[in-house]
Amino acid sequence: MSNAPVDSVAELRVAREQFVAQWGAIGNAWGINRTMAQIHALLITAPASMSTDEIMDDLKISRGNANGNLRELVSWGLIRSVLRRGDRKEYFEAEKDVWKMFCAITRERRRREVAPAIDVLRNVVARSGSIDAPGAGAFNEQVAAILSFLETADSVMDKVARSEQNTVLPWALKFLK
Amino acid sequence: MSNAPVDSVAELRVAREQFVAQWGAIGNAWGINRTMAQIHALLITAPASMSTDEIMDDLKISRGNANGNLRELVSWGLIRSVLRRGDRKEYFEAEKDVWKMFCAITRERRRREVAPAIDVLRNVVARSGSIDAPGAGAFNEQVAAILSFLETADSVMDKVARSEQNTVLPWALKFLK
DNA sequence: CTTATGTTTCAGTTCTTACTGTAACTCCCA
DNA sequence: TGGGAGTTACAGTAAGAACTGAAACATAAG
Repeated sequence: MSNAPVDSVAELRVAREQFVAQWGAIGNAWGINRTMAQIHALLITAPASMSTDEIMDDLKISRGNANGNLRELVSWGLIRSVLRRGDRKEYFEAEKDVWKMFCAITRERRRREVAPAIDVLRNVVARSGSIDAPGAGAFNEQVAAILSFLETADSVMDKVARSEQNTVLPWALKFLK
Repeated sequence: MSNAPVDSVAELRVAREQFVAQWGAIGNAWGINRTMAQIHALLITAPASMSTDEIMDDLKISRGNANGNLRELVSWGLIRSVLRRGDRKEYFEAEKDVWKMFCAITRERRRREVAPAIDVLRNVVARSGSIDAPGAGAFNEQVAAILSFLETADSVMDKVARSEQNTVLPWALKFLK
């Protein structure tokens, strides 16, 4: 290779590819499927909205895979589909505001993960509340304590997800000694 | 079956089994493996510390499975092993304080999930900061915004995990409009 | 109505992760 | 130093999640 001035455009492309790949790996560690995280990373850093075909091409994935994960991202509220006038194809763009991303994730995790857990615990507590056997009291109290914690966490998440601007975290930082 | 007064002891056992099974399912939805969540549920509601064999027997799982998940739970700080005098076997008991459980989980997730993500992003930002190509600025700013958010979240998690008592959540609830 | 273009579904496959059961290892005691 | 009790490691297997490719389906234009 030559010693000519490096090609900045290529450099940017590489940086972005690295970001997409590594974000996929991180998503994976977080329990989010790799492809979904990669599509998200791609769209977050895309200068313009992208079609399914462009995404398939960039990530070298199948149409079925791309389609499914795009729908999933839309259902999380992390991306939205947009139409370009005079074009029948569907294009996608990501929510780029980090705080809004965080709110969307918080909202969905609350709905999908916290709410069902609360349901289960309410059931268990209701069942065990009236049992009169050695240890029943302790069992009931323990489960009730977890339930009560989750209920509080649930409403904190609800409020955070509704809050308009990103003042919560910096402020929490100040408050916590 | 008869209409004789129900057996409260059996009722309690059933309630506990239900809790363990469903907690496993929830853990699963949260990306935690089913068995690990079940062992945790079992120990949280156990009246006394339990040995590996008792756990294997209760959950009908193999020794290898039990052993691995117990070690994992210990490494998360969610359970600890205790010795009974005059007994060579290892027994396990769970941290039952819900706030402490939460702190342990926060601490570990921070270490295992947030820290590596921050590393990756620092790398990307460093690489892309100096690129001079169309769109490089926007790319850099977008990634830097995510990084900055994660850094704030990271230090909030750190402080929460260190905080001694469960005043944070109720108080957050009050503050958030 | 027919064709072109774009989207969704799904059966089959591949890849990953969790689990079993056994064999190897460690440690304590006689 | 031999034996028994307990713990760990690991090779093989089972279960589950993600992905592919192609066919079926929808919709707009001609």
